[in-house]
Amino acid sequence: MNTGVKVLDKQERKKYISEKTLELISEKGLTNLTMEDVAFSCNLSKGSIYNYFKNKNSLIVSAFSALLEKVQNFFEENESVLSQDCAEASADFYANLYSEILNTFPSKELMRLFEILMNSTHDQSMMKILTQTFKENYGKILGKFEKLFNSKTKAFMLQAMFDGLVIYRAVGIEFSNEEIKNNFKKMILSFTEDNKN
Amino acid sequence: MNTGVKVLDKQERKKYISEKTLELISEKGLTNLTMEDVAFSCNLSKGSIYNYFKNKNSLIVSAFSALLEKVQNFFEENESVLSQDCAEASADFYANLYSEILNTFPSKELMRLFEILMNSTHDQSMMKILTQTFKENYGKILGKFEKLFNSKTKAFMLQAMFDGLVIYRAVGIEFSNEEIKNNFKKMILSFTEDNKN
Amino acid sequence: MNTGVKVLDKQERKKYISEKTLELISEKGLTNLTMEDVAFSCNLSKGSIYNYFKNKNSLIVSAFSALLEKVQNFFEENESVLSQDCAEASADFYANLYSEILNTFPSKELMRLFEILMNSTHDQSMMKILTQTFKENYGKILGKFEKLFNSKTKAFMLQAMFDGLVIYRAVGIEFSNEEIKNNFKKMILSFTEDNKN
Amino acid sequence: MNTGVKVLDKQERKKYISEKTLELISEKGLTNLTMEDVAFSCNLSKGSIYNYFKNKNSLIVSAFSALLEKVQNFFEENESVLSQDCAEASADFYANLYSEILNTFPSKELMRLFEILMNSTHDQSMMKILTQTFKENYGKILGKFEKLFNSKTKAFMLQAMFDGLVIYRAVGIEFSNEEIKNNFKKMILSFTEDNKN
DNA sequence: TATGAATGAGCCTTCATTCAT
DNA sequence: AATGAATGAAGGCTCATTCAT
Repeated sequence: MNTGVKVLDKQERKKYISEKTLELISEKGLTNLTMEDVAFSCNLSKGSIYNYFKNKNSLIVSAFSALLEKVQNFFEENESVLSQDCAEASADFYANLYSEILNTFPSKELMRLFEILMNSTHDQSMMKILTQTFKENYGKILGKFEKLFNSKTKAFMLQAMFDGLVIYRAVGIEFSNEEIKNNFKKMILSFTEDNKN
Repeated sequence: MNTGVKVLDKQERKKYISEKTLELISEKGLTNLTMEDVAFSCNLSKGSIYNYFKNKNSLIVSAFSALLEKVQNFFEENESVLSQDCAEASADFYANLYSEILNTFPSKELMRLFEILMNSTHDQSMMKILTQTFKENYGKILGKFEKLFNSKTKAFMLQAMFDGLVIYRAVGIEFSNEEIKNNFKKMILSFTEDNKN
Repeated sequence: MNTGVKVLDKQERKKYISEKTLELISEKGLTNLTMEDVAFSCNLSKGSIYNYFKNKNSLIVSAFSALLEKVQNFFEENESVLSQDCAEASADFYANLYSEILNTFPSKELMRLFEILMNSTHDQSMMKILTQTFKENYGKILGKFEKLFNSKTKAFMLQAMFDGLVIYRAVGIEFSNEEIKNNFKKMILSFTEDNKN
Repeated sequence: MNTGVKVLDKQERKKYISEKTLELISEKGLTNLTMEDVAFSCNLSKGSIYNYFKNKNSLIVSAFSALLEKVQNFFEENESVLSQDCAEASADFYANLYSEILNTFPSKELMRLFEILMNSTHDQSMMKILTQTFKENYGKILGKFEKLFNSKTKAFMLQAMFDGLVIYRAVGIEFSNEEIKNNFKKMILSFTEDNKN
């Protein structure tokens, strides 16, 4: 029995299904997502999905985690350069980063994250596990800003602005990236100023 | 036949049903809302709802509009005092206003607005009408900021931050209102600085 | 609104569905009974059944009650003659009655009663309501014997024998009615003897 | 190749699986029994069960046989003392035996026997083989009473009473063992009286 | 023989919508 | 306008059984 290998396989397939599910959610939304869709897009039968996930909810949770991981990676990859010590340079750097992400990361995908979160508001157990996962991952993303601003609240506010813009864009509101970038910088600077004192 | 009166009646009842629907959506979310729920909470039969709304979607659109109107009124009422001319005073005023609203307006309710929006992402025709309504109403709210900042983008960004925070709070993230208010002010000031030049 | 009439209608239809269900259970058994079967045999759509019964279980409970009522009526009708005061005559009377019932009442139908009971053994909530109903109805049937024998236990034992025979017969075991009747009488007499003392 | 041994092994494992299945049926009932349950409780994979049994039904038949055998052994063990020749002593002996069995043999287990039987009522082929097995085994048990009473019917009736009581008890009806025993004796005596003539 | 992933038919249940009254 | 019974499509989930390894 080579269970070591088999377990890995199973894990990989769960991941595969989760990612396919994510795509489907982006396409059709949570409510319209059916297990049949998932099965079909994975070239599996409906019953097979249930060999990997207990039910639809746990599949969604898994897809949600995969999405958050993706978002986090996206932030980290682009950020890996280095943290700056000069406030001006930092502001410049992050303003560029965020406007870049806002520009390139599929808005709809990030928006899904909130769609999933919101839809779960009415299901205690789902909500609990999703917000848990959400906080953990966003915590990591916010870490950098927390250090930069020396304030958790400010970090939240900046990220909230970013997320808000993501949603606006996802629902079809348009704005100039250049302006966004400049204002990001302005804001970051104003938030870092306190640190000097 | 006093049809004039009757037409009015019908409008009023549509309004009534929309508001009841809104309450229900706040309670149970969009997905769990059934026409039976609506009928019951309006003391009507299921079939009767269809005398007022063509189908579930148009009921939701109507509820969505009612919600937006409510939000707008809420902003306007609190704002009606007067617009300030001194930048410092304006920043103070709006920081107070927003943190007040963030604090008192039921987060979940405002969050619903986005839940509805997001859920509709996958339904072209719904999306079209909802974003239309959304833009119109938010346009009015943003008007003040646009004037203050002399920039549409800045106005959007401030509002986006506000909405992002609403969502964060709705999913259970907590932060101090005092800090939020101070940072709001800081940000508004940094955004208005340009105007001086 | 003539609700009085309508409510009656609804009650009658529930009854009708319950009875159709009973027939189906007799034909196909509990496990093989599908809501589709029920709907079809009632000339209704599947969804309509759910306008009358919350779920399959409550339909089964209703059918069970209907069956018990039927059994009870069967006993009572045949018994209505009068209760005898002479022991010999009583024994004669009841022996005749029981062998008659055993002979004419569809064994399979009575057996269903136990099939339903047994299948519910693993579902606490079902079990509770079914045994409750069962005890109430059998209590009425047993009442006569309790009086005759002046003993609850004896009444149970006689009825248990009857039910056991019903099951035996339902699973294909055959025996002579004449002998059964004679032995019934013998047994009843032996059970009543004590009372003389 | 020592196939002789292997065949024995296979037989033994079938027996083992049947017994485990029996336990599971007692726990969860027939309807809720899944092949997965069986496999798990045998420390086997689902597929492996099918190396021993053609399908679920034949597994159930096997478990049913195992149960009947168990019942029979139970009766025989307790009975092995010897058969009495004095009617009074016989009655005493059997009354004790039956009330003892009724008391100690897990009611639910015996009840399962009838549950299995009844559930099979709707499956011709199952029914045929199960009733066959049932008759054979009960035939052996009834043998003693047949001799004692000199009547097959009386034997059936006594056993039917016993089985009925088993079911009553399994569904939660309670009665005093002492009374049961006394009445058993009374009944046996009344049934043996004829033989004197 | 053992495994366990894959299958697919089947069932219960929900719910928006219609329509006769 | 109001009613509410009827509809039927759709979806989540289960499970006996098969089969490649």
